[in-house]
Amino acid sequence: MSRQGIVDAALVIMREEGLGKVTMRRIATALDTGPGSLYVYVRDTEDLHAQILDTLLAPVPAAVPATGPWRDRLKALLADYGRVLQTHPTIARMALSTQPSGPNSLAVADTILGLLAEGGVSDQVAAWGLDLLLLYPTAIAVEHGGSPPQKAEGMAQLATQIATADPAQYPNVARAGTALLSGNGSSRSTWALDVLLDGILAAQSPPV
Amino acid sequence: MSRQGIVDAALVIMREEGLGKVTMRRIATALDTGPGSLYVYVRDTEDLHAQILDTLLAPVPAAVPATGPWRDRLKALLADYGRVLQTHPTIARMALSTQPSGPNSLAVADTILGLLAEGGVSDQVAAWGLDLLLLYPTAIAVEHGGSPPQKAEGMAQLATQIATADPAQYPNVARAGTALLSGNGSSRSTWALDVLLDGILAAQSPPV
DNA sequence: AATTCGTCACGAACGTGTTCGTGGTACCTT
DNA sequence: AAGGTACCACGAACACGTTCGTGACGAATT
Repeated sequence: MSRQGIVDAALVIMREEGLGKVTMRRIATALDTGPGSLYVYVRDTEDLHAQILDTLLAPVPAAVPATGPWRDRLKALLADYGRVLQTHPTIARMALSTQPSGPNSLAVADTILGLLAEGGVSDQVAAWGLDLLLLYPTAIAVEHGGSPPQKAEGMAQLATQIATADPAQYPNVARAGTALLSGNGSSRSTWALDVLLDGILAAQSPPV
Repeated sequence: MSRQGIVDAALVIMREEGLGKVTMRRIATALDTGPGSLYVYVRDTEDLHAQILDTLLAPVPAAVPATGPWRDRLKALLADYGRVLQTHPTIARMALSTQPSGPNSLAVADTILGLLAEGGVSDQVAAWGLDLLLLYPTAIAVEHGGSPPQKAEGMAQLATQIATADPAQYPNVARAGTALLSGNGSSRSTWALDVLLDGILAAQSPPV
């Protein structure tokens, strides 16, 4: 019974029954103990999820192409990062609210910082840009990672809300119209990454 | 007993006892009924929180200055939006995962779209930039909105993790060093907004 | 060698969100 | 006016996260 043992048991359950079944009680049952016993080694469910994310992130740094422009390699890395999170929306939610921790998360961060440095971005700007770059794929994973029926329902609800918006009260929403709903998660995500990179490159001056 | 009645009761409890006490059971007790009865009018706790956020957002569009450059007015609006969310981190978490809905959220979105249009941003770019602009203040509210002791603890933990990072394994993290931790939420937020706006202005070409 | 102390596993217990079967009431139909 | 139907309030029930008091085991000290 150790922290790693708990995480391992959680990973087994996740692979066999899905993340939804990875509960403290289910893990405790698998380890043949009571739920309270886990809290000696795991602070929180969030703590446990962070640990799971870190193991999921292990193959991500290797996904960056060895050659090519730094910008393309960075976008490939972030796309892969987003792909991992889209597979597990619950973990993506956690990643939004807690700083990444663990060796593999640190490796991802290190790779991003290295690519930004390769692009001539100063350390200070890269340090602040790091959060910004990780944020968007994560948020996209949370929004578009839900179950398809739930996602479609939310989309439809939003569509009717925009369509029935009073043009007198919400003129800009009415004018933008379907542009608000255009594009899928992937196209939006790559567009957003270009926006962020352009902005970061323009912000070469030290922020402080 | 209606949807508005439930939301009103929730708001009263929130003002008197804090958002933490706004539970389905507590609301049901206040309305002298059982917890299951609320689910006729409220789909979820998330749904309820979205409704609460919408009422909190009522005064936000009025916070934008009447005069001045559009960019300053937009930044003032987003800063006020972030201020509201930082007061209620739990609601900020919800705002990250569900599309804003309700009249006041729509009014905020409309105001942002209007200011972007004033800056010469095309409708298509503004539509996609809207999400991006709302995302960062929300994420900052989630990260920096926790209770001060918890926030300090996380910061300290991250600091030691960076300080003890193996320079051979994580060279870029080691080099960036304290730059990763520099700045407070406010300075980071305004910097990020400038980055986003620069990127959006550079992305004038239609994304599709 | 005996005793004390600290650490950790255990499970009961509390409050939580959400679902569901039951029953009553009000309205609409015939 | 009488019957049927559809809606909705209710609370019991389930699974969950988390906390806490209890007890036992092992090691260090006297």
